[in-house]
Amino acid sequence: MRKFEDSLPLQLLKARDASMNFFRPLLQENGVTEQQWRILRALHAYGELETKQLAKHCCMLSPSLTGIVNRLEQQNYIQRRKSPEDQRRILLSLTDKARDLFDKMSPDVDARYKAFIDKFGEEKLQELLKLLNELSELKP
Amino acid sequence: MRKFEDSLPLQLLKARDASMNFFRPLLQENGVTEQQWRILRALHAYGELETKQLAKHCCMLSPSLTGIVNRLEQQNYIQRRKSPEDQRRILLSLTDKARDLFDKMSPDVDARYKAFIDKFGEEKLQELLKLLNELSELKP
DNA sequence: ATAAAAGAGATAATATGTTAACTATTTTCT
DNA sequence: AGAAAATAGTTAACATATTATCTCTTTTAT
Repeated sequence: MRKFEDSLPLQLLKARDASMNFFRPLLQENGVTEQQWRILRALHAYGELETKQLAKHCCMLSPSLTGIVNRLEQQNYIQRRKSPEDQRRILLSLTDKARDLFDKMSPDVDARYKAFIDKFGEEKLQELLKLLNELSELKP
Repeated sequence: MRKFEDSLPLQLLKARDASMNFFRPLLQENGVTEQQWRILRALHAYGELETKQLAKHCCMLSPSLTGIVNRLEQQNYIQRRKSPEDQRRILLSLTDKARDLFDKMSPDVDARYKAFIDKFGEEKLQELLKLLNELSELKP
C-alpha cells in the first residue's frame, strides 16, 4: 500500500488547512465560519439561488446547508422565499447586512490572497488550480 | 475579489471529494469512516503513538481524535496504555483485529489507487503532490 | 523544595458532515 | 383524471470539527 504520508486525500486535506491559515483569522474577526463565508460568497457571486444549486456550488450536502442557512437567516444575513413557479423550491439571497459585511471584508480578503500569492507564486498557483480542476472532473 | 469558483480552498475541497470518491465505497463496505481509516493507517505506519503525535499525523485536533479513538477502542480496533515515563501521555496501538482488517483491505486499496492513477496519470499525480507539499509548508 | 508555568488529554458546547428516512410538491404514466 | 414515481427540502441520528475550559502530571523557576 502507498505510504501513509503520500496519500493524496491526506495531502489535499493538509494543503487546504495550510491555505485556510491565511484567511481564518479574518473570518474569526468577523464572526463567520468558513462554511458560512462560502455560502455568502456563492450568493454574492450568483445572486438568488435555490438550496440545491447553492449546495452544489459550495460543495456541501443539503442537510448541512439547512442548518447553516438557518443560522445565517437568524443573524439576518440571508432571506428566503418560495419559488412562485414551484412550491417545493426555496430561493435564497443576501440581505443588505450581508452585502455590507461583504464589502467590508473584501479588501482584506484580497490583501490576504495577495500575500498568499506572493509567497507561493502565481505560476505555481495556476498550475495547481489546473491540476485540481482536472482531478475534480474525474469519476471512478 | 477573486472569482468564487477560483478560490483555492474551495478547489482543494472539491478535489479531495473527487479523490475520495474512489475509496469511499470500500470504506463503507468495511464499516469504517474516513477518519477512522486515517487513524488506522497512521498507527499501522508508525506503530505505537501518543495521542498528540497521532493527531498531527492525521491532521486532526485532539478533541476530534478523542471521540474517534473511543469508538475505535469500543470496536476493539485500538488499545491504549499510559506511558510509563510520563503519566500524562497515552500510547495508542492497533489490535490484531485491526491488523486483520488492514490486511484484508490493503489489496483493494491498492487496486483503487491504481485505477485512480490510470485515469489521472502518474506524472500529474507526482506534480500535484509536489505542489501540495510546498503549499502545506507555507505559513502566513 | 515548592509554587508557578507548561504540557498532554479529556470534557463541554456549538457547528458541520453524512446517511437514511420523511414531508410536501410536481411530474409522469396510464 | 388519478395513482405512482420523481424531486426539493427538511428532520433525525450519529460522527466529526472547532474553540474554550478543565484535570492531571511534569517541568521551571525561585
